[in-house]
Amino acid sequence: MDPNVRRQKIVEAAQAVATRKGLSATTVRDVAEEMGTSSGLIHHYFASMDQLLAVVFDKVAEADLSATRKRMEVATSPTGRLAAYFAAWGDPDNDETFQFWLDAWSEAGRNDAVRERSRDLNIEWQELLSEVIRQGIETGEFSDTEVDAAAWKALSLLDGLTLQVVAHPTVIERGKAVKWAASGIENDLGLPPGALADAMQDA
Amino acid sequence: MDPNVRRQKIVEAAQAVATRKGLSATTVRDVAEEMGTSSGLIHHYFASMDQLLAVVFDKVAEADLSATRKRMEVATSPTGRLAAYFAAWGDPDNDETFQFWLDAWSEAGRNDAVRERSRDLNIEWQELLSEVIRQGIETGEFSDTEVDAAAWKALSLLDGLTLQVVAHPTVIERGKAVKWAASGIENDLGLPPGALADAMQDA
DNA sequence: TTCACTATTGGACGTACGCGCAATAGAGTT
DNA sequence: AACTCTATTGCGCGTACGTCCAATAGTGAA
Repeated sequence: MDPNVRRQKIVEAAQAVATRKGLSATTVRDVAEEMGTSSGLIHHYFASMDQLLAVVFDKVAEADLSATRKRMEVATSPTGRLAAYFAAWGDPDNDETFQFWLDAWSEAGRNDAVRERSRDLNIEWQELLSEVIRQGIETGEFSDTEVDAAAWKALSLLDGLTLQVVAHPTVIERGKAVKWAASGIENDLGLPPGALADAMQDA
Repeated sequence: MDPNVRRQKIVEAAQAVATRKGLSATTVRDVAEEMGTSSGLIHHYFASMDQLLAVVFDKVAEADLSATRKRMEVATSPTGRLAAYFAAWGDPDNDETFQFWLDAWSEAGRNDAVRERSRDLNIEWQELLSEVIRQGIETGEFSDTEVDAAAWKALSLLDGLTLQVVAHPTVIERGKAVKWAASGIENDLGLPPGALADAMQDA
């Protein structure tokens, strides 16, 4: 098999296993079995298991981020882009990705590489939000507020609520979580209550 | 050594190790070395390692919750009690405890026992907050709002912001995180901006 | 057809894990 | 002083991990 394809297959197999068992519980033998090959093959392509898992985490996180970016691009107004950003969190399909984040945050405290990557990606998410807020202030859709604070608050509220939805299903209804998160930033940006929810409907 | 004391010593040793390495990375041999005893001893007191770790998690989580309850009791007004609740999150001494929570949320997705315990404790934190909010509405200090939503929003905002502080030091200043979280609930409860921060100073 | 090259195999190696168990030690009772 | 009971030891068992490596298969170039 073509080396590039094989490399990709290995990453995909590792991702599938990690989705089921968690990144830190994913083993070389698991990945080999998932592919139907021998375990030695993995080390022919990846120097270590840690490196493979790092690639997997990066791939999952980047995919999520770029998918959200794409969904935001089609919106025509800052409010619309903000709604697109929020919509990503309400989608049950993203629960698996969020589980990766829960694992990363847990691991970050003790693994330098994970911490740095996790931190950088979180900052990207916050900056994506900051950008939209800045645009909205410029167009006058949002009231003039401290951009950095508003972005971190919105992201953290989304993370905190989604955390409950994903880690403890049944404790908060998914719809409520998104609605509550939207109401928080509506307040900060001077949007009328429900404005974001309406914009999410349209998209 | 007295069996009850020994049991407690084991839990304490396990807690010390888990604080350093994480709950899921804590081994029987680690705990034995921490105590300066043999590894077989642990199994004389605990049927399984999982059971010991469950006790450790419970102990840490309960201690945190009851400490916060105590700190709230001395406050005389709902606003004061709310400030005491928030103060717990700003304390760097609690970072270790919060790391336990990060581990728990990560583990909850794949371990039924952890999920149930984690969920129940999170609900207790939310109810503690709901209670104070209800009191504040009764006294007229807070504006009449949806209690459940306000409490989940406040708790989630605190969790989300603290998550960044603990998992990614340097990305958000600790003081800002608490201030931002306070501003979020001030909005929901109709408190003047800075009211909670002032009340936290007084305590 | 022969030759080089590499993708791939399959198992060995050292390590670490949870757990169980026979042996020991030490304290309290008779 | 003899006995009982249990806290404690120390090691062995089976398993699983990441890693490594000699052997093999398969493919494209000469």
